[in-house]
Amino acid sequence: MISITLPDDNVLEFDGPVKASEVAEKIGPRLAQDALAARIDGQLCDLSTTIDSNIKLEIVTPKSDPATCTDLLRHSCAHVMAQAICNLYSDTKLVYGPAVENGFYYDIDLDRPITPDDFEAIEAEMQKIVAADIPFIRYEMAREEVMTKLQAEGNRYKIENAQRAQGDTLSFYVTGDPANNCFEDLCLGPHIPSTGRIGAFKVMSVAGAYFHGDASEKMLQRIYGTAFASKKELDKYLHQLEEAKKRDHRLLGRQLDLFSFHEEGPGFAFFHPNGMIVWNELLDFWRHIHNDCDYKEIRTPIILNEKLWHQSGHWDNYKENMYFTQIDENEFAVKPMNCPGGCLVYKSRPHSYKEFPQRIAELGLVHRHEASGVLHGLFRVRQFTQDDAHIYCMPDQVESEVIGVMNLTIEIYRTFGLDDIYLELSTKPEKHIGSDEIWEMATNALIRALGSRGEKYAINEGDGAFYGPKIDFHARDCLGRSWQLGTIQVDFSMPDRFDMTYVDRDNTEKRPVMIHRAILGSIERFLGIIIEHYAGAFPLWLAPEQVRILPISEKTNEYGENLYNRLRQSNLRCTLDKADDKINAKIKRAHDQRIPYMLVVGPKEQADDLVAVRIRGQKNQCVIKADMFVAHAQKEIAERALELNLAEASD
RNA sequence: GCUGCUGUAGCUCAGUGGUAGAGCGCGUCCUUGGUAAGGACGAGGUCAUGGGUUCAACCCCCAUCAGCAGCUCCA
Repeated sequence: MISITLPDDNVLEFDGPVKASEVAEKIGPRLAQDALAARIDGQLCDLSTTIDSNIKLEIVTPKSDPATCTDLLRHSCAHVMAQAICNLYSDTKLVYGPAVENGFYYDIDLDRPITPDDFEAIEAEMQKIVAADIPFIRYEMAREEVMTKLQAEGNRYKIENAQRAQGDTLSFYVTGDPANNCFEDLCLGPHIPSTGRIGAFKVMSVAGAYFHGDASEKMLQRIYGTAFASKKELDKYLHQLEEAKKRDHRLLGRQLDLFSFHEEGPGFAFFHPNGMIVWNELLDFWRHIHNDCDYKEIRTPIILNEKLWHQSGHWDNYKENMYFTQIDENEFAVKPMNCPGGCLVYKSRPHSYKEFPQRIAELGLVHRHEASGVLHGLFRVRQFTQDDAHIYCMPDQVESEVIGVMNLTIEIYRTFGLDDIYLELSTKPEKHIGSDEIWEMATNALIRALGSRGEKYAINEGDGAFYGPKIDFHARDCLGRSWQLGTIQVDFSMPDRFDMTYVDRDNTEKRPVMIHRAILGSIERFLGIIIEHYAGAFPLWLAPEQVRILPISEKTNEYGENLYNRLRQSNLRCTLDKADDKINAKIKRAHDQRIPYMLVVGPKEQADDLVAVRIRGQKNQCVIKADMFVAHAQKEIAERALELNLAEASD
C-alpha cells in the first residue's frame, strides 16, 4: 500500500507502484491534462516518474507554478531544437542546452556555420517534431555504462558533461521511437510529457560561445530560442522586445542628437550640444549634493609617469588595459583609475586624525583599452569619466562612512527615479593582500552598513578586489543586460604602497583606511542608463530643450519671438519653430524630439499674453498666462521633478 | 580578443556581374493654417577601405577597419 499526500493534505492510497501522471488522472482529468511535471517530496521530476513509496506529491501545472512550467517548456524546447538541428545537419555534435532567462539555447559543435537564414528551416523541422507530439522518455544507466556508451559515440563534450554530473546513475531523454530515427540526449531532466505541449516557439539568434566559458577552448555555436505556452504570449514577448529596442540609448542618442561614435575613435564617445546639456545638468546636481555631504573636489592629470603605475600595482595587475606613451624619452601611462593621482594629492602634506573622515572627490577621466568585442554604446567605452571619491579615515569610521555613501547613492538614484537597482557584496578572493582579521573587519563593516539600511543584496563569494571587499550597485538596461553603476570598495593596499600616514591622537603615525567609491560609476554609462530609463523623455530639469514655441502661422511669429526672449531670460532652454509647417506637423516633430512643453500660440493667445501648453505625451492642453507658465517651469526645474506636473501646478 | 552577421544618400532600408533606388530628413516654391505628418519641385551617394577574379565589380573572392549579437573579459 502506497500513500501519497497532496498539497491540501489529502491522502490518496494505491495498491502498488503508480506513475505521477496516473495520480493526476485519479485526482481529475482536467488536472492530468494541464500537468507538465510533478514534485515528489519537493523534488521536481517527470510526470512519468513511478512512485513506489509514501511521499508528498504536487502536480505542477502552468497555473500552479508558471515560472517552473515556462522553464520546463523551454528546456524541452531546447531538446526539440537540438533534434531539429541534428535532423538537418547530421554531423552536429551536441554540447549543452539549458533554459535561460527569456528562453533557452543549445550549444553545438558544427563546422558549417548556422546563420539566420537557416532559422526558418530549423523552425519548420521543430514544428514537425512538435506536431508529432512525441513523448520525452527518460531512462537511467549506471555511470560506467554511460561512459562506455558515450566513448563509443565519440562526443567529447557529452563525455565531459557526464564526468561533471553528480551521482552513480545518469539519465538520458529520448524523443521518438528508439528503433526508428529517435533523438536522445544525456540530460538531468525533468521534461514535459511530450513535444506537443510546447505552445509556441521561435529561433532567435546565433552567436559563438566557448565550451565551459573557457576562452582557450573551441568556439561553439550557441543558438538561442524562446518558447511560450501560447502564440499569444510569444507575440507579446516579441512585441515587448521591439518596444525595448526603441529605448536603446544608441538609437536615441542619434535620434535626439545627444552623442555619436566614429570610426576614428572606436569606444570614444563624442558628445553633441544636446548631450552636453544633460551631462552638465547631471554634474551640477552631483556637485551640489556632494558639497552638501562635505566632499571636496580635486582634479589630477590624465598622463602620469609609468613609475607611479608600478608603485600602485596597476603595472602588475592592469597593464593589458592601459595606454602608454613616451614623453622626452620617459615612459608615461594614461590613467585607467584615479586613485594613484589622488594618493599623490594626499601625500602632498601631512595629515591629522582631526581631518578624518576626509572625503575627496574627483570627476576623473580614465582610459581603459577594452577588447574590441565588448564595446557597447555608452555602456562600455574606452574613455569615461568616473564620479570617483576617496575617503580617508580611521578603521572605526569605515562603517559610518559606508552607510553615508550608501545613503547618498540611494538618494542620487532616487532623484532619477531609478528604483530597479540591485546590490552585490563581494568578499575575499583567493588572491588577496592583508590579514584575515582586517578582511573580516572590513567585510563586517560592509554587512552592517547594508543591514542598517535594510537593503537586500546578493553575496558574490570570493569576488572582491584583491585589495578589499566591496559593494556594487547594478542596473539593467532596456534589453535586460545588467551593468554596474556605483561601487564602494575598502582598500588596504594603496595606503601601504604609497606609504600614506596620518598622525593619531597619541602622536604616532598610522595608516589611514581608504574607501574608493563611485556612485554614477561612469558618467557615460549613467547617461546611457537614464536615456533608456526615460526612453529619451527626460524630466524637465535634464531635457536639452525644455520648451518649444509653436506659432500657428507666420502671423504669430512675432509674438513667438517675444515669448522666446522672455523664456530665454528666465533661463529656460527653448526654441521657436518658425518652419513653414502646419501646427500638426510642428507638434509631431516636437513630440518626436521628446520636448517636454510645447507652447502653441496664435492670435488668440497673443491678444492676452497667453500660451496654450501642450505637455509631452498628452493630448489635452491648458491655456495660461505666459508668466505663469514660466514660474511653473522654473519651480519644476528647481525641484528636479520626475514628472511634467504643469497640469497639477496650475490647479 | 573569439565566433557569426552587417556596412548603399544625414537617418531607416531596398536592389542588380553592364558604373544605383524608396520613405523620412534637407532646400526652394505654393500655401498662412488652431493641436501627433498640407502640396509641388529639387539637391544629396568613389555603394566602408585596400587588393584580387573578370572585357566589365556596389554585387564574386581575400584582407583591413567599423558596427551588431553572443562568449570571454571588465566590474
